[in-house]
Amino acid sequence: MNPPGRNINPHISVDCVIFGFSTNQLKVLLIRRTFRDPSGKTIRDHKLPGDFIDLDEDLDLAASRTLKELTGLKNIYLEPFAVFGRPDRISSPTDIAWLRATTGHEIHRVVTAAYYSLINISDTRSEFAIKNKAIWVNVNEVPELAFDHGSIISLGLEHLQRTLRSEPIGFELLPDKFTIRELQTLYEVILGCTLDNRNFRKKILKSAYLVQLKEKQSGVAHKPAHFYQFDRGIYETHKKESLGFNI
Amino acid sequence: MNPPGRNINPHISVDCVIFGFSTNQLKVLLIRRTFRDPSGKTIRDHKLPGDFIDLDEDLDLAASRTLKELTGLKNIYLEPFAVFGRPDRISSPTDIAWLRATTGHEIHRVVTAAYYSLINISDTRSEFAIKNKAIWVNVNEVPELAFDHGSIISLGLEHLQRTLRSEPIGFELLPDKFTIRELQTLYEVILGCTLDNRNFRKKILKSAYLVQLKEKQSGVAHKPAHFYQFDRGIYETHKKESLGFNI
DNA sequence: ATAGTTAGCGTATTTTTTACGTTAACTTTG
DNA sequence: CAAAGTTAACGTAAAAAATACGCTAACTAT
Repeated sequence: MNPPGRNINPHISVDCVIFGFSTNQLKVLLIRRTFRDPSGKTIRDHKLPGDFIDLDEDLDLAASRTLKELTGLKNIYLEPFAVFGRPDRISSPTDIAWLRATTGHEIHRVVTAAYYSLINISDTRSEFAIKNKAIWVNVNEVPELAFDHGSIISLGLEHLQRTLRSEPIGFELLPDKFTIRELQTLYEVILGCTLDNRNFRKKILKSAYLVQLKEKQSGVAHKPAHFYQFDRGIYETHKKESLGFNI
Repeated sequence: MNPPGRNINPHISVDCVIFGFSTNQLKVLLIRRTFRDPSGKTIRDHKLPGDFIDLDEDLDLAASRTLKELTGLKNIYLEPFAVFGRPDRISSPTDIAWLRATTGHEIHRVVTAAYYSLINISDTRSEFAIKNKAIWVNVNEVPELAFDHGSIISLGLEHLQRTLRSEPIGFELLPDKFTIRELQTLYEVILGCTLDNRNFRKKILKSAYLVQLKEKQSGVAHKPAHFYQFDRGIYETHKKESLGFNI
């Protein structure tokens, strides 16, 4: 992660809470951390994908670089949502030893800019991540993490919930073509509630930017649903007028 | 601002967008910056109140310290809303020279956590600020500022507008006792719109946390209005049930 | 053919928002 | 000291949005 040639700024980092959605679950991408601590014991735990920024590197760029290095994906919905700067956020001997091992510096204080991003797991390119040291974990089953990464995920989830209620970002987690039912399930899982199917449909279809395709589901044991696509162009032209939507 | 005894972390700072409300205007607190640049020319401009954090100082604490040093006020509504980390945010020769003069360091890269806070200008304690190098400026008449402080204010204002629509924070800008009309004007000025007086009253009074006092205005050339107070206790107990309010 | 399942449209009811009329209570003016 | 001016404060009707359901359509599996 920190090849010798890199000039990192060891005071500032970015951490990415990368959400994905599959098998009706909201998942978050974690990186396996394996190393031998000074006492010779092998530590196996997890952390968020993140990195120190380079000297003279923009924060947003550092976040998308991290995302790209990990998933191979570009042009992904990515947004800063918080800063974490408690002086004790780096305090466990394990974390300090790991920083020493990976950076060569003795680091005790890092302020991190937290980003969240939404990606479509089924995107073939995202298999990148799995080849690496990354795993998808259900947000409700996140294990103990390094640093304060558990709190970062919690806050990221709250942010996602708030944003999902007021802006059309759910599509980012789904394949390019999706059914209304899939979209509804996504809302239900993320918001942790159930929604009336008929009212959800009415509300979401009022938005002109959801365009119905000719294509339908096939091979399902019931009436096949139409596929829909999110049209960002229509959204951009309409959003000035309305203040978005509310679920 | 940086006495010799202080141990600052020269990579990270906090900047505060401090809003106040008076004479029907939304104002922001700016600090006069006066110094002689290397060529001997005297620079006079303005910046946001802000400071480098101390080594081992929490970001939130650094922000409230800055606020207290400047206004003498404690327990003020204070919230982080963004991070600014573009590598070129410190690039003008003037800014670099000023940092050299005030910190003794050669500083080219600082990531800053931006906070916004709402204070009641008429609070006598806030006269502190004026005695110092601080001035209140109408948000619509902010001059050219140091660093990227102009952008920080713009984003802070957007954040304030969004928050004002969904959470009861307007009171923070008013005296302890205020009339409904004063509150409505505050909403109108900050949101940049006009509101129907009768509907505003209905909506805002549905919230149980606005309590009417016996006391009325006096000396006004019209029917005197009741004073109201914001009851945080009632708000805290009610907010779990409702999702706040919307203007 | 029939049963099971989800898609997708519609309608009635309740709640919220919007628009605007009217009286009340004070000061200032002639 | 009455009349005019001003803003407070309550109310009501109409429009719009949210909610709660009923029902038919279109497919597969048995």
